[in-house]
Amino acid sequence: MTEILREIGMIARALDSISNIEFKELELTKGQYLYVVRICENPGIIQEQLLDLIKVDRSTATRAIQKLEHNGFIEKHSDPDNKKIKRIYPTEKAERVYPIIIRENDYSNNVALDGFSDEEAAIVLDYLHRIRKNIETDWESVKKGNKRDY
Amino acid sequence: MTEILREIGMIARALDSISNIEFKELELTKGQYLYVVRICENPGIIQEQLLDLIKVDRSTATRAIQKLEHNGFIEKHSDPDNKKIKRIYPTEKAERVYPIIIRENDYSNNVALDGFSDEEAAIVLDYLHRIRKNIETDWESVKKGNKRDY
DNA sequence: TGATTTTTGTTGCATTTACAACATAAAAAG
DNA sequence: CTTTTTATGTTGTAAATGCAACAAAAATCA
Repeated sequence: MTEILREIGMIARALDSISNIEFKELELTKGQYLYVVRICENPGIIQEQLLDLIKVDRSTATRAIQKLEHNGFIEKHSDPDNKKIKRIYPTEKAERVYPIIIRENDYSNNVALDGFSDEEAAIVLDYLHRIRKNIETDWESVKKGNKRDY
Repeated sequence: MTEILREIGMIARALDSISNIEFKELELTKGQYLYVVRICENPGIIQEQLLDLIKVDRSTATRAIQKLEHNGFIEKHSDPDNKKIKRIYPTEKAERVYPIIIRENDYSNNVALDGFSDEEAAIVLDYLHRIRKNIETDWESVKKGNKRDY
């Protein structure tokens, strides 16, 4: 009964594909919208926390952030108290595209939940949240090199 | 309220990341397990149907299938009645890895649904199926070049 | 304190991904 | 029956992705 994994994969790829196409006109290439929204909502966030919000490899995050900085969407500032970390802040350019991204995401959300009652929508959010919490433990472990037994 | 999109994205990326790491030892590189399972379950399927089961770009599917063929996991046969299509079949090698993939996916499924009652698990599957049906219409439309109004 | 482990971040390399543009066969329209 | 449209598949190019290996600062340990 691996059905839910397949459904989730199909939904995620379809939604991501749609967003990537629609955000081209914002000068955002593949996947970058993910970072922009999180940075706008968490100004001063560091890369390691950001990557955990998205579930992406550390090196992928490094390069996505480098590109966003190069294109003027974000700024990185060294923390005076901790030389190891770099805090990431949105620029005005990011703040301008943020509401557009949210509007698109909200629209997709409504399409996805078409035919759902408010109650059902609340339940599915709760369930997905629980699934995510369940799976992120394994993700962190496997990414660290641990093996799962099955 | 774009929460469900984010949860789905996180879950999908985490699960895919885990699977890709775990299937390296099967000589399957990134994403290939997706194709292998569908081809094993639908021998004779054509690329266009396959890509719709996965929600991936046509060119991506072409190259993934080329690689699977090159590595001996699948075979492509021209259809005698329709010169346009090529039917894809699993080889013995694919049949050998298939149960291993399923076992891993089942395990991840169980991890994901930890703490869910049977009833809740049934509900979440139903909801995800509905969400997928809702979103795939837009995906097909946007991929064809149509614009969404929002 | 000094040694060791963990956290955070970057780069080298190989690979996947996908938009565009194309090709050809089949189906539909006229 | 010819023309047009749709379905199916491939390649060129550019870009993202991620593992492995590394570096350095911070935190933990002994």
